[in-house]
Formats: sequence, C-alpha cells, structure tokens
Amino acid sequence: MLQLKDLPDAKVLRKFAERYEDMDSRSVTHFLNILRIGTELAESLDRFLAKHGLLQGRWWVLILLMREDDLTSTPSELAEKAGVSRATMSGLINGLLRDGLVARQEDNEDRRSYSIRLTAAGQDKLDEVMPDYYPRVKKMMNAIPVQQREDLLKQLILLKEQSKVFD
Amino acid sequence: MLQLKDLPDAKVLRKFAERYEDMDSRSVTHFLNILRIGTELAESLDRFLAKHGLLQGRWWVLILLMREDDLTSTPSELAEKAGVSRATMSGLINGLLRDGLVARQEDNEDRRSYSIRLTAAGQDKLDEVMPDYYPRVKKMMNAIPVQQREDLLKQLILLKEQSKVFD
DNA sequence: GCCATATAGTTAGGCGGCTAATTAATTATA
DNA sequence: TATAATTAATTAGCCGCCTAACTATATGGC
Repeated sequence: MLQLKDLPDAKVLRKFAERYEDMDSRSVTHFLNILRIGTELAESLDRFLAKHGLLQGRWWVLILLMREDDLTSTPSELAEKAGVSRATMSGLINGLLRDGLVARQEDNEDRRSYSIRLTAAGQDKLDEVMPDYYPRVKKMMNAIPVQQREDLLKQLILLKEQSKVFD
Repeated sequence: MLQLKDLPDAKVLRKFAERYEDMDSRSVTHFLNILRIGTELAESLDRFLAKHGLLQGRWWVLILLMREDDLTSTPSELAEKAGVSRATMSGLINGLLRDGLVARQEDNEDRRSYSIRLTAAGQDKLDEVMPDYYPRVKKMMNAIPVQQREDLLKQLILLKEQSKVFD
C-alpha cells in the first residue's frame, strides 16, 4: 500500500525531473494518486470492520467458509483463496478458534489434515456485519453511474496488465 | 490491502444476495475489483523496489529527504509526511542508519530533537533506483491516453469522497 | 523560579504478514 | 517393502505497522 501522505508538488517534481531525465511528472502524479486512493478505500473498509471487532484477514476467512455449501474448508484451501501463506492462515484460524467463530474437526481420511467449519457464532457475526456492509458499498458505488464504473474498471484492468513493466 | 484472491463468482453472489437482501452484486463486484487492482499495482511496485534491496517505507524516507534543499529533516516531520507513526519512523531510520543511507546530527537548539540527513550513499541508492523507476512508470501510464487517465482519476476521487459511507 | 503541560523520540508489546525449517502423514517408486 | 518425495500444518524468527507507556527536554503560567 502507499502510506505516503505528502505527494510531490510542482516544485518537487521539477527538482526530480532535473536530476532524472526520463521522469514524466504527469505519469508519476497519476500513478501515485491511483495508489493513494486505493489505499484510502482499503483503510475505510478496515476502519469499518474494526467497528465490528474484525480485521480484513479474519473477515475473509468467515466469508470464504460461508460460501461453502457445508460451511467447511481446509486451512490450505483457505490460505490460497484468501491470498495469504499457510503460516499466516494458521494464525488467523487460531484467533478465530479462540473467539469461537470457527470450529475444527479432524479429517478421517487424511490425518495430516483437518477441516474448519463456520460455527453458529461465526454465522451470527457475519449476519451482523454483512447487512451493515452491503448497503454502504451500494451507496458508495452509486455515486458513479454504472457505465462510467465499467469504464473505470476497464482502465484499471489495462493498468494492471501494464504493471508487468516493473518485472 | 485486499489480499483476497478468490473474488465471488455469480453463484456465490446469488447465495449472499439471498441471505442479505440489501446486497447489490454489481456494486460489490466493482468495489472488490477496484481494491484488488490497487493492491496488485502496489505489489508490483514492492517487488520492483525489492530488486534494489529497498522496501516502500525506506524508499519514501530517502525521497522525502532528497526533496529538502539541505537533504535534512526530523523524525517527526518524516513520520507525518510518510504517513506512519513516530514509532515506526524510529524503526525505519534505524535501519537506514545501519545501512549508512542516512546520518544523524544533533540539534543544538533543542536537545530532545535531532536531524536526519541523506548521505552520499543514500543519494547513490536513489540515483540507482529512480532512473530505473521513472521510465517504467511512464511506460505503464502511457497505456492509457492522458484524457482517459484524467477521467479515471476523477472517478476515483469521487469514490474516495464517498468512502465516508463507511464511517 | 517552579511546577504543570506539552513535545520529541524511544521502547514494549501486539498483530498480521512473510520465509524457512520442522513434524507428521501420505504417496510413489526402486 | 523400504525408502524417497510430496503434502498439510505448525513453529520460529524476521519485518513493518500500530498504540500506549516512558524518558528527556522545553515552555508557559503562577
């Protein structure tokens, strides 16, 4: 994420453009602004979840479990879908177990493995958060007409594809 | 950051829309995609910096120092501009001191305080990274015509303003 | 001049990431 | 069948972020 609060002003941009010839002020400004706004949106979501005593990592685990027909999954599946390492998922699951939002049940077929199931308390937590979350997302996104949203996303996808320039 | 890799598909969206009436699939999809792409852009930048032995926090400290005419600032100023706590800035500065990229000099007027200065080695590091960074940013952003970039940013700013819905 | 308050920086402790190493069980193969 | 390779999860140790508590110094009434 882009923590940087103090984005470069015209004077700073000139100074850097002088020393580094290939620098294009407009590109840099656009890029930093996009990163900054992404960060701010994510931070808003984090603050919202914090009000419900959740953090992003744990929230996604609960949602991933609720997606399953039997409300059940394995640590490694969860790690992959959530986009974190298995080590991190171990930690997240421990926290959720402590809070009773998920439960653990041994797998009889493979004794290395076990399943994680969303408990009633976990479902209750989602039933508290989601009806608060969805209307807010709807309200926020409705600030932009659907067609323009689609355009916005199309441009962002283009940028994402271009991000291979950093490889 | 949105770590989540496994964005909801149509089936999952239907399931959640059934349980939570106020859920608008399109809004949610758009929102998650925007967060996801922001995260991916930031991750690309991180990987790039890592190739130069830097992480975002330290990189920004060096840049903030180079912006100053005397290449000098204080820990609290740096913390504020970088958007991290003073405690975090203490840690970042320690790392940079260890690597010799910045130096510390006492302030005679206020003995609680001291200044941090970009060293020649720190400037060398920036002179290595920035001429590699700027052309890449330029190349990436040029994938989108300037007018569309401006539109993109305008929409994002609108969204950011709306993110107060989460308060 | 003295005490209360404010400010600069650090330290301690927690959290959520990571990688690498470890343990245990399963699967493949010589 | 014994052993090698693979896989699932955990642990250990690192990092960067946070808040809260602490130390040291400055400042502003009384």
